[in-house]
Amino acid sequence: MVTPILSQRASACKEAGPCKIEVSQRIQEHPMRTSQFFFTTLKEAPADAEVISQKMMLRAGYIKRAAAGIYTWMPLGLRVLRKVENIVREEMNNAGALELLMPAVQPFELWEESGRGPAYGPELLRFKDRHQRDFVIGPTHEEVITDVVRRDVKSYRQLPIHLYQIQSKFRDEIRPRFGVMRGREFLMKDGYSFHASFDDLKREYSNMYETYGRIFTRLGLKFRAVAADTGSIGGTGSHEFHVLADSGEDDIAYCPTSDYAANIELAEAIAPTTPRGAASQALSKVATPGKAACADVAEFLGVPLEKIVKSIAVMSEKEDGSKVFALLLLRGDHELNEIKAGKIAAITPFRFATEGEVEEFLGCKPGYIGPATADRSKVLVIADRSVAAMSDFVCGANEAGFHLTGVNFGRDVAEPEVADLRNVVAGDPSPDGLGSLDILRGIEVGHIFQLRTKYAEALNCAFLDEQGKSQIMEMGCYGIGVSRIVGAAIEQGNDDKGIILPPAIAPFEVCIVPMGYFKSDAVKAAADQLYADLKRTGVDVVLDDRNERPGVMFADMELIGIPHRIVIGERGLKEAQFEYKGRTDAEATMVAQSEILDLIRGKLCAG
RNA sequence: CGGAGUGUAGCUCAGCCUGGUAGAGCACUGCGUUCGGGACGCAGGGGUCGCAAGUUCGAAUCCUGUCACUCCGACCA
Repeated sequence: MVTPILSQRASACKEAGPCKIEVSQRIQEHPMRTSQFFFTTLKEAPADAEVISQKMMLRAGYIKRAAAGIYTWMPLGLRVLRKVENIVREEMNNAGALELLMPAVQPFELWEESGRGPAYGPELLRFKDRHQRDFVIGPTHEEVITDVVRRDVKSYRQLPIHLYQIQSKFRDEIRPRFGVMRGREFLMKDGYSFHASFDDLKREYSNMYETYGRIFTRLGLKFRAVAADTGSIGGTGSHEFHVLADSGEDDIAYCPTSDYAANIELAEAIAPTTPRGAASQALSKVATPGKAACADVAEFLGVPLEKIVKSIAVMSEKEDGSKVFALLLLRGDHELNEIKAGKIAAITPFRFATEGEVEEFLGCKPGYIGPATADRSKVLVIADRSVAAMSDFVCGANEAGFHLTGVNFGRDVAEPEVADLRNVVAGDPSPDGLGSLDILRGIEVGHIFQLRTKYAEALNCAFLDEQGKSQIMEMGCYGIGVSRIVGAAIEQGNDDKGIILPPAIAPFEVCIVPMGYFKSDAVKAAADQLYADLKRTGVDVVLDDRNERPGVMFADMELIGIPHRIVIGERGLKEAQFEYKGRTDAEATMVAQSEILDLIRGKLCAG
């Protein structure tokens, strides 16, 4: 049990007295000695492990793979998972949310009722029971919770209510990868709040925003809250919480000199402040044989990439059967943001045009297409804001092997529609006008949404207000990827020796490594005594009492990520000294035996 | 879904082309030496070579099928 140890921390630090919480000796004693604990470390990670956290977790014996994206949490890894879970639980409780546990298996009817069944697609794992009734393994629980609440909550007097659970979920990902960071089965904290008014939802949303900040701070992780796209789940306001790590899957645009932070999918690229320059070059057609890519053209012509306009051909097939062919214009060094493009009404929904369609509308194969000679009665031209401010630029001539130079809007090309089409890049001005943007990589570990009435309406989750009138409830939903946090923490903390975890979530806080436990009575006595003393004061300590060579013990304790190490050897004992080394310290330091408890307490209380 | 690749001991991999009694390192067991940075010696245990059918006197090896796993993948003009 990990809970008592964590909750003991405060009292243990204040009064170094005996532990006041009774715990089973067997549970407490046995697993805290490596000889009694079940853990297996590997020198080499399995070949199919891709990312560092996955390799480390497998090598350290935190997890074992059972199938693609499905893992067993071994005792050592489970300690970490439980510590994360308990911090999340404590902070949720402190914030006024109530824990419940919903079933992993859900009747499919609820998904039909919300209309999300078909939309969720093959990621939703379905099966039939023996009576041929349809069930799903829950990838999320909006339907179930809304069903629970609509049955029992009838009055505004019962609102607001915030219920959460920490439960295994299953999403049948097309390509599960990165170990527990993108598994199919994973542990998630999901909370749902119900309100009588939008204002009250906003209040709780803000409460959760603060709570999430406290959770990730307590976990000891570097993180950032960012404004997010609401995506398929729907709703209005939304923030993601990202653990910062170079290996993250998401790009976050943030402003170091202000509060601005947004997922790159959402971050606005504001229009250049400098107006378009006057045309100074004559339009001319130049041969660029074999130079289809922007970078090649720029190099071939000896012009900067920023003077090239690339044209991306897209096709939009409307529900009424009509088709729109469009060219999206971007500066050569910019990237299309498909989320932004997808929001432009004229081309919603869009897909990239096929080679055949490009030829049909432009009379030219891809590689040399451009807006200048396009028939604007058939081709919609939408320019990114940065392109709209360009003059004397280069673009494809709609003739294989040729580009145009000195192209100018107004003179050579009709003015285009203008939109924000691109991903922001480092150095772009921040949309709040308070500095310039930088890009960071992040791993999404939390997400909060204002769902509003989307599910409540579909499932008719209503209450009677003060006037006795029936109203649909306002909903918020708040998720934290508990198992993903373990992976993310290791992505953030590791070195060539292994895992480096913040003490709050490390499998053990302190390890005692005796030199010659079975050879020297003095060492054994000192190690046992220190172990008992630390244990008594509530420290989560493990004693490495395996009859292993020192190198093996050091390597293992470092690999599994224990933040503090105390080495006890005859050499030091003669001077009444132990050796202390923090996991990330360069050198060990000698500490008087009599001061070791205070030292450890100090380190742990400091975080 | 399309393309590519890989399945041999718990882990990393060799053997396959050129068919002939299944190998190495790590891990594991026993004994001995050693032991303050992943020790060494000796002796062991462990694999129906993913599965199925086929060719052959004989298949890990060749053929076919199948399953599993991994990687890549629209466009970026």
